Amino acid sequence: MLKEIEPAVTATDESTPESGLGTILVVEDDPRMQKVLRRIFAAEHYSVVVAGDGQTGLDSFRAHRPVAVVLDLILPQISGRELCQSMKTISSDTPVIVLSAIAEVVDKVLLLELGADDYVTKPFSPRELMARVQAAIRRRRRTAPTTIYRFDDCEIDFQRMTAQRGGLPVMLTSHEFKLLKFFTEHAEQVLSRELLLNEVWGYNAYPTTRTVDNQILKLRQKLEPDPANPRHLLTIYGAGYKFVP
Amino acid sequence: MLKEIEPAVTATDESTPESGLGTILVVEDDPRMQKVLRRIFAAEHYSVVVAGDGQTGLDSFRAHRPVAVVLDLILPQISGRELCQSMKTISSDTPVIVLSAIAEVVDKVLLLELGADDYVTKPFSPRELMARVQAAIRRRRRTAPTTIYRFDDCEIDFQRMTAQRGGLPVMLTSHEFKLLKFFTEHAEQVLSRELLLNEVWGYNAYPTTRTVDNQILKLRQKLEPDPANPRHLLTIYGAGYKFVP
DNA sequence: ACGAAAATGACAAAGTCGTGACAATTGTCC
DNA sequence: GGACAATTGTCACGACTTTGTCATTTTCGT
Repeated sequence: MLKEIEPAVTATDESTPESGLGTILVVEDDPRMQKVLRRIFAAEHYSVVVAGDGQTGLDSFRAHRPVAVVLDLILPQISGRELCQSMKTISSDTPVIVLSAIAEVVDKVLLLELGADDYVTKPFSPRELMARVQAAIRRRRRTAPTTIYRFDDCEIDFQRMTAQRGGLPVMLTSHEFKLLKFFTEHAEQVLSRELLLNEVWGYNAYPTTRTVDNQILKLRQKLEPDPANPRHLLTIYGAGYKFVP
Repeated sequence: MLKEIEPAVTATDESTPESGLGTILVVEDDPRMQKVLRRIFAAEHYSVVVAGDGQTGLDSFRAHRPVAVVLDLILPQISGRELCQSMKTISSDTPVIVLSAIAEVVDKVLLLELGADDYVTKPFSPRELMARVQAAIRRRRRTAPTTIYRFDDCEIDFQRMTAQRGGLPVMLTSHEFKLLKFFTEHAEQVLSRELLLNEVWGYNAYPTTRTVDNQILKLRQKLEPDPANPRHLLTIYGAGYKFVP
């Protein structure tokens, strides 16, 4: 296992604009190849972080939490194999696509042992590499599906901004989603109105305290079996609210 | 980028019978080599179109939509590199196999920059070349099996930039295709206007603009059964848009 | 230079959220 | 237990924000 140096991150970040599609980590020592790879992914609107060696690669992996890793096995210092295993230990469901020269014998079993998800032999068409990477990302999304939050007979998908209660769709506004998300992330904790206003509404806004109550009301009406006697969005008299799944 | 002369096509077509397996475009200046290559592919029942220089090659590429291109990098007038890139711009997933003399240093990175899919060094065995070409074609089929995207009664072919709704052709502009493609690639996800402007338009900042809405409007008018009550291109109030197939 | 496509701006329409009033509930003190 | 104050629940209205849509201008490819 590699040394555990905390994110000092000296990776060649080079300001690929944050895109929302996520970051792809490229670990590759050849500068020209770096450039090629960066262009390929940047063209499809991914953010790209490039690391030239294994240690930086691992640091970048920690720091950026990429949606996928493209890894050249031939690396100086730390072997790509070691790096691959380390990354899989940290986050096993981040797909790793291995690059290998056509000359090298592609040992599929070895790749599997490393935990690699796919491989592409050089030379490859950018199109093919992109397709492989996207396929891997999609596959992972299917395997470890979105963050669906469940409680009682409710299902909330914060990513898709959809909600169901008893199988029937429930419409929630974006503010309601935000508030509910904050509650789910801080379940069982008593949250004051002031805190909620700061965290969910944003610090600059300072509406009347009735605002929070109103949103709570809406959420109860939409999600509680009996809105008058809430079982999940509880009032803590004199303190605030508490969410219990 | 090369001049965009429309299919005047002066390529040495020489009546290779149409075969059903598709056409292979050979770009090669040496007449003797032309003959050899033609024979190789004709023997395997491909149609063959030969071009002697870059410009004719590009014209032929447009006109014949080959299933693969065999390209000698050493070309008069237009460099093979330029040609390769141009073809990739037009149809990025048509495989290109590069021929190079054994004397030349095979620069894999360069090939990648060009977007080439594979290379074969001269002298080569016909068998090997054929294998490489067929492998590339197969790979493309696997990678991009069918680019036709279906939802509801719509069929979108992003490769050919054509669309149908209920069997009837629908005309979409290039921006509309781009936007729709982005939506299909990120179905079910809520995409903010800002993100869309960044990813589809390539803007950096977002001024107050109705641009996105306008394109959404157009797409709805062209693809939704009832544009006023969209079923696929949904508005998420306060957040953006979401595409559900 | 022409025509199609895209961006812009104005306005209307729709939806959301905050506000305040008032009722209901809870807690506290007697 | 009862009275009072403090806190919270609930509702409706209006202001504000966001979005739909159209007309117009600008851009861009040919």
